[in-house]
Amino acid sequence: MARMAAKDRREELIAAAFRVMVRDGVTKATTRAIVNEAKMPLGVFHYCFSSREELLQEVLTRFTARSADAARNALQEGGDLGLRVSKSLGAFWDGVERGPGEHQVTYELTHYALRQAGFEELARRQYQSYLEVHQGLLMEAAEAEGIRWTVPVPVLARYLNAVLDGLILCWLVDRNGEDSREVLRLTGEHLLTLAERKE
Amino acid sequence: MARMAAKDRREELIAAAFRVMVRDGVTKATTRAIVNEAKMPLGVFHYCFSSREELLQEVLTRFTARSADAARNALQEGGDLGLRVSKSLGAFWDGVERGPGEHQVTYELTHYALRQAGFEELARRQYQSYLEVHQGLLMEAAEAEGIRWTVPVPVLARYLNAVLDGLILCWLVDRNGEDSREVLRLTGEHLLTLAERKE
DNA sequence: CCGCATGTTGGTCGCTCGTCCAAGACGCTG
DNA sequence: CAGCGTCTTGGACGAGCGACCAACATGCGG
Repeated sequence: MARMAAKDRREELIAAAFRVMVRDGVTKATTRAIVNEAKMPLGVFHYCFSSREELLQEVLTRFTARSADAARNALQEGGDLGLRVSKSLGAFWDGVERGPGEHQVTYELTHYALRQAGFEELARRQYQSYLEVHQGLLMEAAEAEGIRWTVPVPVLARYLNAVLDGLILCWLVDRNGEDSREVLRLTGEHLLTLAERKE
Repeated sequence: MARMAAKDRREELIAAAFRVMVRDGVTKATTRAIVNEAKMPLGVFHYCFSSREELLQEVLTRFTARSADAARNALQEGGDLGLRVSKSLGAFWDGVERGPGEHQVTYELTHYALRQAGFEELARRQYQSYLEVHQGLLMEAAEAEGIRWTVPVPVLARYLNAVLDGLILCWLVDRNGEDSREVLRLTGEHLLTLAERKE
């Protein structure tokens, strides 16, 4: 095998773990499956990571950041608030339908973390991050449109996060994209009724 | 060990698996952990079940039925539609906070089923069941109150299911019951705006 | 009372897993 | 060129897993 800095190998292993998890699920992402995906001998693993858990921690934080980015990037500009909201939700949903595995893994990791001693904090940070992103987007939109929300932003962020999370989960199971988009539309309309012009 | 019909032993093993899963998670519910919980020798397991998967199927369908019952039982009667909705959502949430582990296992089982070849159908039935329960409750409420929903009931059911599912998931992680109940209140109010008096 | 279906038991097989290690190869620095 | 830190590799380990089985116990129907 070509000589490579341990740091670089770590990155490749994380990327490989990423692919294995999306393809086969978190539980199937064994040390052997990961090094196999990365085309490396098994011994490499514990030269780069002190344990499998260490890699999982790394992967979890990166998935969290990725999801947050995905939500942020879905934000669409231009038009009035209504158009803006519906376009943003639509863009977010396009991302979901384009790469469902990624979201699926995110949930799997959350549940894994909730059960693993010492990982609870990571799960908490994960959802803390989601809520913060939603709060940020809501406040941004409010500022840009000159409105304010008639409901506390943290509550609104939790509501938005819940709808999206629950909707994705349901869609992962039954793949009913039509009704899912209808729910999204409904939620968007609801959001509009919670905005009032700033005097 | 006292002599017992295989049928009865199956039930006890299922109950034991139930307890192990709620306490330690689905992945920890090994054949050994389950027979240990049931205080039976290991050999019993494959005398009562042809495989661990067979037991998991059984457990999954029972969890599904249990969740559906929990939702149905949360339905509160009396008062106008507004009171009815908010009391029902509140009762449902009380159940969640009283026994979080049960819901947690439900999610774990869903994700397990989504990854396990031949189990996808069970996950689909699980969410099909949830959606049907919500549809039923919505139609029941509409009939009793003499209103009709301005949004197709399947969409509304999916919306309700998504909010509850997503909210529970978020709460399982950060245990913020206060904001969660606020979201519930918000959702209840939203529901009311989607009902119109039947002419 | 015998025979047979049914239930019980402890041990064992083969496999996969995370982890560890010894021995060697590489390549920079002095 | 010698020395040394860094990296590479294949194999081995002990533990835990699902599954299986042979031998034995029980109790009911004839």
